Amino acid sequence: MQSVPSRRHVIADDIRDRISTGLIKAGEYLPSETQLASRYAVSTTTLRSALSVLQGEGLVEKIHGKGNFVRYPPRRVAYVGGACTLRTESSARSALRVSVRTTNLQAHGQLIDLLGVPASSAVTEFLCLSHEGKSPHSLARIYVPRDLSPTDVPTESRCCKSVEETLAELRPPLAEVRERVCARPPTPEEAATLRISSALAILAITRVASDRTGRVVEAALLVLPGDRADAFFTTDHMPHERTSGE
Amino acid sequence: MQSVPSRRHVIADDIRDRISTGLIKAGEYLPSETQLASRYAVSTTTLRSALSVLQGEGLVEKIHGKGNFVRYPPRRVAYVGGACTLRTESSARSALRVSVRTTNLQAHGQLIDLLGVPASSAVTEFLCLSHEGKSPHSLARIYVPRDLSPTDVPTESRCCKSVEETLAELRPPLAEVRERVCARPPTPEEAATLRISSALAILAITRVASDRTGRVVEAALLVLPGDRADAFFTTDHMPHERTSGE
DNA sequence: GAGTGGTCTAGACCACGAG
DNA sequence: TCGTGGTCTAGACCACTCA
Repeated sequence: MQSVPSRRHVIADDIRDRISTGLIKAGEYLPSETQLASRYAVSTTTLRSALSVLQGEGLVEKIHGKGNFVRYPPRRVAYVGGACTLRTESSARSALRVSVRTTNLQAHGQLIDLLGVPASSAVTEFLCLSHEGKSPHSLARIYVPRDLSPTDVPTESRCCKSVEETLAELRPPLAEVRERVCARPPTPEEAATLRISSALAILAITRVASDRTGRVVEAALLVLPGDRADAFFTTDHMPHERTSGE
Repeated sequence: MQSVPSRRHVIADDIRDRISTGLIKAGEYLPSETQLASRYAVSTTTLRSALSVLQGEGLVEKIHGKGNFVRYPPRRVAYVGGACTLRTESSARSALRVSVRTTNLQAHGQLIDLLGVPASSAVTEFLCLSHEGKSPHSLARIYVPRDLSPTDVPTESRCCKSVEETLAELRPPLAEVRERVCARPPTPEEAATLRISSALAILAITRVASDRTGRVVEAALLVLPGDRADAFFTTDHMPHERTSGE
């Protein structure tokens, strides 16, 4: 496609090969950018631009002041539409660890529309940050009207489920879950929190769940780094023949 | 969040303001990068880095040899899960124009799994490229087993629907549509085709539709630029009370 | 303080688009 | 051919991490 392949892509390809062939192992730091630049005989600018390609692919994580870290093979997480839980693809490996910060606040801006509540009404925010090993993995902000919010949410747990399960147990049965999915670059705050480059795409899911009366019982803003998450949705066009399970 | 805001963000913010306040109008070219660099008293490198922020937001489209073009306000397109059609949010404005290239090929790689057909079996590919005005908008590759593929697909049409409708009329009624959604940077080919930077996130949707017998009648690989498309999914948890409409 | 990445400069040279 | 953006250089200086 490119008649004159740019040096940064040549270098990126080379480093990618070294990683995929195991010459550089996951969890290790690459040589410093200065060293790599001289090894490839390019300027630091060009070398950094090569690394940014790998960063955009999620292969490498930069940590300011420490180095360029080869990430563990992205364990993709499956977000299942409608189910309101994350599910790790290979639960055999180290589970995600989730920390939760609970905040009481008043509905404002976008929240008013999402939850369908009056402005300034009481809302509880659950800020969930999940980690995979030492690397931040994903971010969720879950909003629940105060009168529906549980009081004893654990602030830390080993697996995403337990937090969301706690929420699930305490809310009325859901009737409908609507999800809006978009791909965008992370905001600077999100990039800093998740320690990803602003070049890496994220999957932003806005989820609104309502009960049988049509009342919105939960709104969630999920931020899943694109290299580590897929979302799956199934639409059934045989409503009268569907089996009971799901 | 940043104690020392970087110049590129300051510049990006300023240009963004000029665009959003109408000081620079959609469809116009920005001054050349050299001019902008001297106006902001920064190096061309820094200025380009500022523009790349706006490019990542989809506000600006770079065209090599011509300039930096202020894109029309992204008209977001809604992809509705399960429906197998794109729907423009404001059909009042100029409709999307879709060109289709039909190719006969043999199933290979990923296609074999998606379609559930033997290797090298006959498959028809519909390569759909939609345009919004002069800018490429989105890309779809639709694969149909040869024996189900229609023969008279128009190669160009005014609206996405007509192509997909043609396909829809000729295939058996769908029973289930499964969709996998992920966010990733575009491949170099996709970036070139859609004339977007490789920094702009895309929404990649893999759709597999099967009929009542479980046979896969269509697989589609959709590439929707993140700044111009959202995907919506609705999950109904009241299977026995659902109304017939949708 | 030593070493790392982050930002930025002031250019050079190449590739593309249009006349 | 001219003006545009694309790539790259060889540094400088700042911010962060860790000992």
